[in-house]
Amino acid sequence: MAEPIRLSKRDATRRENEARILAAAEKVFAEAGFGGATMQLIADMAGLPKANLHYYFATKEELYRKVVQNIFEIWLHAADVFDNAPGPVEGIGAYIEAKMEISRRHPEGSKVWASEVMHGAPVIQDYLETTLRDWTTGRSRLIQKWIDEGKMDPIDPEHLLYMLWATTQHYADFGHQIETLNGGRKLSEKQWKAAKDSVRRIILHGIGAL
Amino acid sequence: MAEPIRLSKRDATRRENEARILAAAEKVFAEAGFGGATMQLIADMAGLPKANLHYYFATKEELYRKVVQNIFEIWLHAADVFDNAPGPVEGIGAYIEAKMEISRRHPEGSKVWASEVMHGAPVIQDYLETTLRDWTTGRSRLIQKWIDEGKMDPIDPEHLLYMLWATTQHYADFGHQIETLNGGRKLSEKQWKAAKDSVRRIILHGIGAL
DNA sequence: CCACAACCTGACCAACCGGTCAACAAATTT
DNA sequence: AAATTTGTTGACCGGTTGGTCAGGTTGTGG
Repeated sequence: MAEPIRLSKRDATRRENEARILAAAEKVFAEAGFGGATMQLIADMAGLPKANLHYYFATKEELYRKVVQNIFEIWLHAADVFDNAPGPVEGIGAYIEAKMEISRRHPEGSKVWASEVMHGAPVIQDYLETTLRDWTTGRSRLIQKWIDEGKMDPIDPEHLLYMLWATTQHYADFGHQIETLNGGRKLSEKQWKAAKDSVRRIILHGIGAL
Repeated sequence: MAEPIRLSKRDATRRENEARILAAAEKVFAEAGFGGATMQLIADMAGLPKANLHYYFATKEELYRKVVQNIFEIWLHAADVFDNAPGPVEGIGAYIEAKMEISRRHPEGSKVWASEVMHGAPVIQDYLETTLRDWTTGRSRLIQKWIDEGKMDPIDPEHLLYMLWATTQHYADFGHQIETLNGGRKLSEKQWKAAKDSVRRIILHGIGAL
């Protein structure tokens, strides 16, 4: 118990404050969009005076950019399960599972990302053109390999990826609509399982991998 | 050529101005979100002084509400092809075709709708609870009928509907991301056809209807 | 314990926003 | 063609926003 972590009091509070601000910002940006969000509201939700926000993040854009970057990191990590899979059933199946879980656990982040892209990706255009493009071509090649090996039907890999993104993110981005159609109640554990199974089954069956 | 339409000059300009304002508003709301949109920008894009906007639409909310309602109408009409179909291949196939075409022709409207729902549907919550809920339960029953008749596999109808919405709308809402991954170019005629075919094939095959 | 750096914050400001209004122009009715 | 309704607009306003800053507090290294 002597040295749990080597952190001065300064570094500790700095980390905690930054984390609180980022968490509050993610929620506010998700609920109101970039234009509708206010630094004051983020400050209140983080329990800090507004001026303190500007000490850690100079501008609203800088704070927003950090939020979007954090989300992008999470998404990229979700793709780890894709690689090293022997075939589409394992790879795509695990990817669906991972992304559905993200939609469930981080719906705010997903909404911020969706909002950013929908508005023309004003702050993360470079990420789309570099990291995301590389990621996409890499997975496309992997899918094409599975096709060549006869493990699934010949499907356009890019459109398949779009379909994976669309279906999984839908449960976060349109969660409110789904809840409303569900009688105003959040999806239960059983319903989430049914959602995952439906998506998994239709897609894997749809590409001839089952 | 005597009496093409019975419209006084007043009614004519009124219609044209309202149409121009609504078109400009749809574009601005789609690009900036409700909070980020400004009446001044909408006015400039419509080629009218800002005060004139407030003559036709008292408040920003009222204008926004009209835009969202217009989109909702278009979407409901797209469902006409769903009914009176003998089976899922025709019904769902035609619905995918119709919704993909909407994503292509009215991407701004789709984005406004997505943004509205993502932010908790503050102005069209009642539509979700009435019209959309009725629509959904009706189509769910139709799908269930097809299942009972052995025309497709036993899939949860609601999750299938979510999948249809997600995949088709994705091409509008995330059009910018798709374009970026496409080398910054809009999807060509051929690529749109490939997109439609991919979605149609995977889903219809995925539910055991092909 | 001291000097310096990092951190905190109430008060403030210029810019911008949605919305108003009075004065005016144009169409329609009588 | 006068009277009336409908449409048009520049100028304006209170309120809010992102951002600043001076002055104070707290932690840290020597």
